[in-house]
Amino acid sequence: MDAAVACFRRRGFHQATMAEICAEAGVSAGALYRYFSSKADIIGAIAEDKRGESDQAFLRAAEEEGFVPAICLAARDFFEKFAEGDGSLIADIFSEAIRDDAVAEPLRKSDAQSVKIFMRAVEAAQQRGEIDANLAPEAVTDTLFAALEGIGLRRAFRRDINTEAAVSQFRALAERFLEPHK
Amino acid sequence: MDAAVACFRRRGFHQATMAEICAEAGVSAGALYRYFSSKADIIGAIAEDKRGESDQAFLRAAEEEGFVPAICLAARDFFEKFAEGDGSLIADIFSEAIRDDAVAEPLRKSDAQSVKIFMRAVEAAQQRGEIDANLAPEAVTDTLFAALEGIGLRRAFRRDINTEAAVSQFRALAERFLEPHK
DNA sequence: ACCTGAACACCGTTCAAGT
DNA sequence: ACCTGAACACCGTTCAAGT
Repeated sequence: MDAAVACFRRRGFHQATMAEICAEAGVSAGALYRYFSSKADIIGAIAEDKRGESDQAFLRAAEEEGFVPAICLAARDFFEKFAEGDGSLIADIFSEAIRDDAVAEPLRKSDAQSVKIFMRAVEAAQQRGEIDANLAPEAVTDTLFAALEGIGLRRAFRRDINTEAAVSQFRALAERFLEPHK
Repeated sequence: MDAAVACFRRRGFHQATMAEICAEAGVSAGALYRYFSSKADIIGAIAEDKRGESDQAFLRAAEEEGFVPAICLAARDFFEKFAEGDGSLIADIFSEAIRDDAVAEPLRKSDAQSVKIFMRAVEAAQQRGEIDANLAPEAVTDTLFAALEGIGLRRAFRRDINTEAAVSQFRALAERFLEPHK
C-alpha cells in the first residue's frame, strides 16, 4: 500500500500502472492480486486507511480550544494534502467510490465513523453555547464535511494552493453557519 | 458529443470505450480524432458545453424572487443531475480537470464566466440588503459553488438521491452564511 | 480534404507452472 | 500454500490506404 501511495502521488491513479506498483513494492503481479482484488480495491484500501487518521487530533482540539478553532485545524490539515498534490487522488477516490459500490462500501463505513466523532463534538459545543442549538448535529456535520471537500476540490481545480486563504474561507463559512441565533 | 454523453451516462467515463462512442455517433475512430484530440478532450468539451446552461435562468430568478430562492432553484437543478446518475460523471470531470491542465483550462474559463454572473447577482442582493454587505462578492460566490458541489458529491457518495433534502441542506447553509449581521 | 479501419502500444488481470 | 511472469483480453490512438 505504501508503494501504491508513492506511485499514485507521482503519477495519479489512472496513470500509475500495476507494473510500477509491483516494482515499487518488489512483488510480482500475481502476488499483488493475492492481497488486492483490483486496482480500485487498492485506492479503496488507501482511502479507508487515511480516514480517521486525524479524528483523534480533532477531538482533543475540540475540547481544549472550542469547536471552530478545532475544525479549522482539521481543515488546514486537509487543505495541505491538496496543496501537496493529493487533490487529484481525492477526486479519483470520489469518482471511483461513486461509480463502484465495492469501493464505496468500506469508505462509507469509515466516513460514518468520522461523522459520529464529529457529531459528538457538535453536541458538546451546542451545550457550551458555541453552536446554535437549533441545528441538527448530523446535518451540521454532513454540511461541514461537504463544504470542506467542496472548497478543497474547487481550489485544486483552480490551481490555487494558498492554504491559509482556504482555511479563512472555510472559517468564515463555518462561523456564520454555526453562530447561535436569538 | 451527444453520442459521448449517452455513452458516459450509460457506463461512466472510464468504462465507456471510444469504439462505443464511435458506433453511437456513426463515425470511425479516425474521424472522431479529427474533432477531438483525446477522450479527455471530449469530457472537457461536454463540461464546457453544460456550464452556463443554467446561468441565464438563475439571473432572471435572482431579479424576480430574491437571491436565496434563486440559488435554491439552481441548486435543485444541479442536484437533479446527480440523482439522474451524472454524479460520477461530475466527479470524473473534476478528477480529469485536476490532473490534466489541457482539460482544466477551458473549464476554468467557463467557470469564471459563471462566477462573474453570480457575483453581479450577489452585489445586487447586497444593495437590496438581502446579503451581508461585509462579505466579499467573489468569496461568497466561490464558497457557495464549493458548498453546492461538495453537497452533491457527498450525496452521490452516500447514494442519497433525495433531492429535496439536498436543497434544504443547501438552503440552510446559504441563509445563515449570507444573513446580514448588525 | 476527409474518412476508414486494421494495426500498434499499452495495461489490468489471470493462470499454468514453479518452489 | 504461495509466488512467478508470460500470456490474454481489451482499449485509446495512429496512420497507410482509400475516396
